[in-house]
Amino acid sequence: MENYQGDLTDIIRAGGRQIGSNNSASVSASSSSASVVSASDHLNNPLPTWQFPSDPLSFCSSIDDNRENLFGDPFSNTRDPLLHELNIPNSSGYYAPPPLPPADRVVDHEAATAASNINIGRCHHHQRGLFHEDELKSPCNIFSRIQISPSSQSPKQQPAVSPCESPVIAAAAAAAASPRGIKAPVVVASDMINANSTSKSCLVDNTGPAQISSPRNLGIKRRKSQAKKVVCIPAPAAANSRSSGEVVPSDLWAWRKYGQKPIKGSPYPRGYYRCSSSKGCSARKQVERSRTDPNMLVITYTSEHNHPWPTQRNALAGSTRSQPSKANAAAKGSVSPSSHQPPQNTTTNNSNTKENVKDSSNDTTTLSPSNNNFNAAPSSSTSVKEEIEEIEKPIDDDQMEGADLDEFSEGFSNSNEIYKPALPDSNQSHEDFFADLGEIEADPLNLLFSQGFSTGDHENKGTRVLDPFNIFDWSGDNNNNNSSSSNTSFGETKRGL
DNA sequence: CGTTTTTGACCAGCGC
DNA sequence: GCGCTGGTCAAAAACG
Repeated sequence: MENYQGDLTDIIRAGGRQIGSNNSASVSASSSSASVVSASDHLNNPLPTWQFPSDPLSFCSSIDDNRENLFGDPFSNTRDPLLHELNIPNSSGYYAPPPLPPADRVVDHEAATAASNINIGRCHHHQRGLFHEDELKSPCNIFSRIQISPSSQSPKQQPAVSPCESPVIAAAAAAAASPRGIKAPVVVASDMINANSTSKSCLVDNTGPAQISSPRNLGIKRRKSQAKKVVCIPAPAAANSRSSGEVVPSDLWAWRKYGQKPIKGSPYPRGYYRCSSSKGCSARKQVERSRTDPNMLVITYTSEHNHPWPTQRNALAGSTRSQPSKANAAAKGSVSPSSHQPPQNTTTNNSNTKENVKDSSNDTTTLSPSNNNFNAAPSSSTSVKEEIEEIEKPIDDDQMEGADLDEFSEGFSNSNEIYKPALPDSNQSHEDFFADLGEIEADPLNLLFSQGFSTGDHENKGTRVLDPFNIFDWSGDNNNNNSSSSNTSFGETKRGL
């Protein structure tokens, strides 16, 4: 059991590590190169920065406007942060148009793919953050891809297990998911997903009726109507993160683990999380490691959040546990995952860290507002699939692509900027990195907004704060930045809500 | 004190 | 109808 569990943080880290270190095969490879990208490069990045709406809510709303709430919840519109980042449609399956499409965004499929490919991170290869498929192929791209698989695809074809076949994807997902803020530009157009899904993309099967149907499904069935979103993120080796070892990607949302069960097909247990940001929130997510690729985490989101993004995270208290192992290592030292997130706001507390860590892992998918930040984690590529069981595909491919692309492109651009040159210090402990993330995560929103993503600013380079990626602090420097800000915000408040 | 994690048990759906 | 599997609940423990 222990092994199985991974901490979200781990995931995040994993992203980082993988990238940097080599953890997952796919990821790892890239990792070596990770350092390649220099911060300057990012800065240089021509890509326009994508900006987030001042209000997350509004942001969401805008998105939602187009679509109805399946759930009827006012907030249902609210996407998961991860999803936002990923550009993935709401769990409901509604696709929200990208908030701001910069002119630069890539609209074309290619672009989309590219976007999908985008690595937020760390692919060092890609100085700019945008990656091409080719790149994707390269291990580096882990973060780059997020795939969304519409339920449309035959789930059967893809075994649930495999959700993430390619670590790369997972990574991407992770990236997206992870650090809240970190946006993984990864979103991939459904098309792309489909195409790729087979091979590399994470296959998330969750769509498989079985899962949904399960247990007490009262809840579940209820959920069925809702859509499930599956995200593959590169899981860190887990190892370490928690005592249990699971890693959960953090996202803006605060998640509370309410259960864990071994899954028969897989050696890895599945963790059940529910949104703790608000009591009434029915949002849940399941985190498990891909059977095929232990390195990959498969996060399944069900239900949507009834509430706006948590301005603050809850979490203070209990969260720690999970961290201990990690926490110690990473968290305290650097602060946890927050670092990934936007440095500015980052005020996340250490406590946040915990959550962040976890969340990040879980959320992987969920990246929320922070996502916007593009903090996306470094994680390489994320693959997200949405499965909408009952709901028919809400999203138009076109929209998806466009939106996704937009975000991606933008995101990437941002991401690029954000990213500092990659974990420059691959050496540095990923832990630190994560720790930082933790802080950042805490305030993903703040960071996002506050930062303002001035991607373009080269100057910013110098100032990591500015860089969304700073959040991640690949280098670890971020911590400082974050730390400053970090304290401020969310950390304290457990729940904003 | 508040929150989370962990763990065991219960319940429900599905397949045989 | 039985067994298996999966999801959720609840109690205890731990952490900040």
